[in-house]
Amino acid sequence: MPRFTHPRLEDVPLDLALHALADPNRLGMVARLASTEGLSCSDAAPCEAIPKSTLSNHLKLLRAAGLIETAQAGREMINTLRRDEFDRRFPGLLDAVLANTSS
Amino acid sequence: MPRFTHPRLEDVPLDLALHALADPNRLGMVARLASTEGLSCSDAAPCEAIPKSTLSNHLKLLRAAGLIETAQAGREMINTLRRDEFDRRFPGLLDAVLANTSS
DNA sequence: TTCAACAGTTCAATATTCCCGAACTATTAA
DNA sequence: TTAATAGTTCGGGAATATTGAACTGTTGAA
Repeated sequence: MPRFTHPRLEDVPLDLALHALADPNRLGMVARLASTEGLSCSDAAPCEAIPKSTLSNHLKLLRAAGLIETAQAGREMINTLRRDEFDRRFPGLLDAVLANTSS
Repeated sequence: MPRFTHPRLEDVPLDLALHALADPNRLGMVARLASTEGLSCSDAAPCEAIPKSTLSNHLKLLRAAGLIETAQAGREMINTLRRDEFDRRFPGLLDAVLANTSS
């Protein structure tokens, strides 16, 4: 069973966080997660077409950037945004990014 | 002589802008440019060690992301931040990023 | 005028990173 | 048990990034 490692936010450098957000698919996932309580990997996917290994890698990257945490629930993995922690680490950043996702 | 193309900001997608910022060297350059009127390429460099071809590529990428504009002045190229235009395109984004550069 | 030095770009080869199919692990339901 | 489901990991090809070398254009000096 996969046991995930979630970084402490103070160990996440800004450029890693920006890199995680600098991809349309990941950005779409973050936007989705921002408006829900928690989503399985496949439900977090931005579209049907994306292969699941790619999806898994995107989520791993979001985890490494401190943006999401993943918990196992049965055979699903539930992903949630680490909103408060991320906001404390990078004040205003996620708000600014999300506010610009629809343009 | 190099004649640069500067994109219209409305043609710059968010992920390209984030990608441009998601690199320590480029981020450092943007931060520098944010606190000056205009800098030659070599003066904009974040450190001595970076090769000039690499530097040139970083600046090209920043140009493509609508973050800077470059004008020839003698044998130098003067780079300036397209602050107002960028802010109009992505409100609050650059502020949020710059506010987090020193952590 | 040349000529040399300078600021930066472009090119091409190497190095790095990313993507995704295939194989695998773990969990649940039958 | 077995089959189906949900997702991870691995490995190789595709795409990007880095950088030395050669080049373009500009300036100042002889």
